[in-house]
Amino acid sequence: MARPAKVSPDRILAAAATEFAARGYAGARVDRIARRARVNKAMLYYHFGSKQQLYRTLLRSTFAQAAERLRAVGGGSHSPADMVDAAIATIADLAREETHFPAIMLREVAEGGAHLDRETLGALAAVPAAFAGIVSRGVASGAFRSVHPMAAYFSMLAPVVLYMAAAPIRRELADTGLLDLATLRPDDFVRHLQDSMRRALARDVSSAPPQSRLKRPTS
Amino acid sequence: MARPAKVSPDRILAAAATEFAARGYAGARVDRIARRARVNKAMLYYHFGSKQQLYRTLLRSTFAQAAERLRAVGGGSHSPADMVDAAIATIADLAREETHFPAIMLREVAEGGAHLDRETLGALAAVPAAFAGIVSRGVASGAFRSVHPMAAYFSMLAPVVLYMAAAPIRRELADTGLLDLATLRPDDFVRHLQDSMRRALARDVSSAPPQSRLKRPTS
DNA sequence: GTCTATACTTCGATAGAC
DNA sequence: GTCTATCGAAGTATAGAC
Repeated sequence: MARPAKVSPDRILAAAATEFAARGYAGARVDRIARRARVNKAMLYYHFGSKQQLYRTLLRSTFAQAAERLRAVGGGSHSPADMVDAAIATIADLAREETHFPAIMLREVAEGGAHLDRETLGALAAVPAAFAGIVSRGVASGAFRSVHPMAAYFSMLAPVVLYMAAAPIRRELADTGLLDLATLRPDDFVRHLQDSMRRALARDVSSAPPQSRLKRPTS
Repeated sequence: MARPAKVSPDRILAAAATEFAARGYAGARVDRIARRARVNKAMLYYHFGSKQQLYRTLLRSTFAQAAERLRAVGGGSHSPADMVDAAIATIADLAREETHFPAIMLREVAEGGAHLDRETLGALAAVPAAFAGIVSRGVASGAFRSVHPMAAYFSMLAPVVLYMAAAPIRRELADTGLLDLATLRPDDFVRHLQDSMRRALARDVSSAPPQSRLKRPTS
């Protein structure tokens, strides 16, 4: 949820995104969400019924958004390698716009989907499915070496999501002087990952085009 | 914490590892930890003082173990590429032995280190530091292309940890028929990642030795 | 749709006997 | 070191007026 929002349900969802991302399902407080959304707590229950339903609604929309963006990338007419570049940039962009996305994804994996119903699990499953489609076609067309699409999915998504989610702890570590990560800027990291994935997936070396301008980091 | 344990504090730590990994700091219940450790709750407080101190103790030992294993890998006399192979296998092995490690790592990143004191943060920082050392030397010696060591760290650790932590949700997705990930076995994934990292880091293609037998997945 | 007040429950932590 | 009993805080949720 980007920033403001006019209507109550939207403001509540935005506040919930911040709270659940920062504290997790169990650590999140309904009172804090209500206060941040500037609505009465009873209003929150009026619209969403329970903390759990609010959480599921948020996650469905978050996962659906990620899956939709990846499907859009896969629907284009670019080369498989360019699509993977674009997929990485897309996930990074999503993480920048919806800052709750990385932490929520990590938490839900760690949680084992404990709070999710079947429908929300389905929304989550659509994310790897969308990316796997891109890789499968690349393998089938001979553009990529023979890799398991799900292995490629984890190799791509995990670094982006973990790196983006680690922003707070990076600051913490920098402030206390324990480790300096300031020299690795987000855009540099995205480019590194794009280069690495290109090399990792290329069928053979000479066939790996140096790079495309298709979709590089934005901000 | 591997399996049983004779003494109370060890049993408590083992139980805490399971509980905190599965439910997170806020979701963990002191009563459940005590019951699982087969000790009285008062005993737990006698040994660890508070839920927070117990958590920090667990995390310090977990992170210290990971860092120590990576330092051991970096201390050998193998080629940088073989060391990276070994580092990946080492983290995967650690995740198999200490099954709480992946989830706890993901959760703490998402949490932004909220419950950690300076000492525990230092233990966490030692993990990337150990791996970065390996990569730095590889870059300096010309074995690797010029990459930011921290970028390589995230590209290596994140897939292993996220894949391993995702085991419960993979089962969930398979059971409900939403997504079949059964065809990607852990060992296959580790090998994929080793191959990918080798290709991603190699200075140029011809210089990338096909593979070493140094340390492949164990189990 | 909106708010106040509150019922009900759970949980971290401790007192105090042995 | 170990146990029972319990306190007090915090949290989800709802009743009921407007």
